[in-house]
Amino acid sequence: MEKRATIKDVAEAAGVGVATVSRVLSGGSASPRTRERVLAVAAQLDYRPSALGRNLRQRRTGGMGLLVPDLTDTFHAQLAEGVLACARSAGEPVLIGSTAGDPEQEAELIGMLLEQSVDRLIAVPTGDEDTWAPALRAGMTVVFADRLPARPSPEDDDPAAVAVNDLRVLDGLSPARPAPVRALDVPSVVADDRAGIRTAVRYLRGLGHKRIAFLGGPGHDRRAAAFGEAVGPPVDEDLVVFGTGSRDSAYAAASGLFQSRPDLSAVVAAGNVLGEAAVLAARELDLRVPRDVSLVMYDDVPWAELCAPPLTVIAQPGRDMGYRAAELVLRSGPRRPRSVVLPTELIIRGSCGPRR
Amino acid sequence: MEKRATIKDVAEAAGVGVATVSRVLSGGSASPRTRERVLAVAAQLDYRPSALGRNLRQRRTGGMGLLVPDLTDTFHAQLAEGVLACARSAGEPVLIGSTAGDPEQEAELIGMLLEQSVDRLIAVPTGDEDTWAPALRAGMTVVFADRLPARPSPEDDDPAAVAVNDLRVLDGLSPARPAPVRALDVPSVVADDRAGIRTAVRYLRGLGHKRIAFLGGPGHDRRAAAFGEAVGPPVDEDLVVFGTGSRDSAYAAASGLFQSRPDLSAVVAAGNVLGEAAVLAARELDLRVPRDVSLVMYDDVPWAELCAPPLTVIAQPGRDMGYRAAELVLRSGPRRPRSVVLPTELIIRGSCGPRR
DNA sequence: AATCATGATGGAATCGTTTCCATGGAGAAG
DNA sequence: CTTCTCCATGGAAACGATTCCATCATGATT
Repeated sequence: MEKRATIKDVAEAAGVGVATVSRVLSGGSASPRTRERVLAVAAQLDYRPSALGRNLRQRRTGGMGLLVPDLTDTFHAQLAEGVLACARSAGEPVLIGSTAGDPEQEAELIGMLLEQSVDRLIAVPTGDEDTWAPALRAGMTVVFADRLPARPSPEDDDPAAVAVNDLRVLDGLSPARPAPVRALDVPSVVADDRAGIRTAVRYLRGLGHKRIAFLGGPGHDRRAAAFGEAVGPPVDEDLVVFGTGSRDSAYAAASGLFQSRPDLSAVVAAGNVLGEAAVLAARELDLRVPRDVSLVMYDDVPWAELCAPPLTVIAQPGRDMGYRAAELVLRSGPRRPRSVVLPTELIIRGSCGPRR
Repeated sequence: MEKRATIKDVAEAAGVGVATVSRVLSGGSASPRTRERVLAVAAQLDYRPSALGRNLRQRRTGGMGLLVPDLTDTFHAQLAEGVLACARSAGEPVLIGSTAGDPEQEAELIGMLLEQSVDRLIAVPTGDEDTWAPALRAGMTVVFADRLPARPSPEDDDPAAVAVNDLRVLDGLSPARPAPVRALDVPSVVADDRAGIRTAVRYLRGLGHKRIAFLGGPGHDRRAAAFGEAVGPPVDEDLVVFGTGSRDSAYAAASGLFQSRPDLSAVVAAGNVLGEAAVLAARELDLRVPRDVSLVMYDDVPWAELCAPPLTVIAQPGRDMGYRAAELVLRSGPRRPRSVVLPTELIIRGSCGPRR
């Protein structure tokens, strides 16, 4: 275990000041002669600047944070791979956290990133805008991917709560009541959910399906809204069900849906975990796909093709989304685009058939 | 964007010295009276110690690194979830990197972690022992998961290379020739590959299969060896093929295997990506599973059950492996166990049948 | 030849924390 | 009453980089 050379060692060995070494290494101005000698000495000593000193001085940790609900959801894994690919090519480290779809854990992880002074963050958000307010207020550059945070629950505008806040302000110890931070102002990279869902619904309609169900999870509000829009009013609310994020709850939701509404003939699953659950639940209930029920799943994952039958999917470019999000968060210029919307594609395989 | 309170602010507001604040917050000795006041003030100022200062002072970044070949490999995603779960409950950050099965990228990521002064690392290694020497020599606490690095290629013991090294030592600028670092001394968490493979081979033998092939990827040497042992000599070398890690190469390897050896009747795939490739290749070649060819796949992944037919698998506890590895790397006591071997389980579904 | 502009250079401050060490006071033991 | 011990406490020195600023040399301009 050998200890690493510091900038001081390099400076001494090269007979120059530390400031000069720093300038040479970070591309500042220096005479060719000095530059050459410093570089030579640095190479000989195998000097690598410590991120620790730099971070402290600049009061920020380089790299970026990445928060996803669950890596075993293949789509999130694809997205993460995209982020990692971009970060790798930029030489930036990535701090990752998995929120398990729980706003509380998400808030904790945000706190941890704040403590680490990570000021760039890519997130597939789970909590609502209130969960994200601390991060934004702290000046983090946030990019949302795949989804946007929901609007906060109204209880926080409760007059009583305001009163409490005001009292604490008068106390002089608590920070002033924060200005509301709109997550809407945060750039994002999402798929064109409206078009994706609309295409899927039209496709199913074209096959003769009338009673189409929607199976969603946390964060799929946009897709649910798009679904409602696509099927058009009146929306049969019983045909729109949600799981809470775990595989178990997805299965329960799918199974409950099939049992409570035997009249449905097609299902749109808003994510691959939900699609998986739908296939399992249908099989358990002896519903055959696509004879008894047609299925369209969000996310094109490698195993969709291996399924029996191969699943018709709404593909969204997970890896690209991650890569683009990482690019956005790295080049956080002022003329940053508000949000990037990537196209989806309906890939027809074998899980949809005509209405029986 | 409000700036965070520092320890100095807390000290001033509480009327004590910074040393006292630090002690109170990190559990040192202090009078109850002072402790109470410091805690109260810290809470009121919403003070959170910056990891930056602490890291620099302690010359180490907290948390741990995690290096996996590919997150879209569901097994690695499970493993990563295990690591994240343990890290979360310990409140430690995780720096993640994906190596794409490329030793060079792995070496780069190790360098990046070194630069960040991350001194704890969990890795599903891709490169050989030489790739890992720098990390170990720098004093990193490394835990390997799922696999161990291969022995280095012999060219590095080339006398010429030694001579060059010696010259550089005489030069007085290069570090002394490093003592060889055996990856064998590094703790690890792996599945009981020998038992897993043996069970699978015996099962296939029991179904009457004689010509059993092995389909592996990078890092599957142990499994390949276990396979050779299980089928017993003489091993038909043509029945043992390897892909390079990507899905394309896995598909090519599987397809090539089926085409070059139409006489084989069963395949053991050493990982889920390879199993996926085997299913696709078989389908493309109109080989039916399990009628024409039986398949056992390493890794129990959620989609194995959705496959047509559902895949018989050698299950290994990916999430547990990650969790245990994280525990090991965090409690790096001297009486750390050398290595943890977790059991595998053969889960029989529908992808194996009697020899046709 | 004197003055000015330019650019290279190094010393020192700084970032926020932990930790070493000296100091002071209180209580115990003599 | 004295001395000794122990503990709480705060000042200051690290940690390793970046960056401000003053200095100095060189070459150009008047």
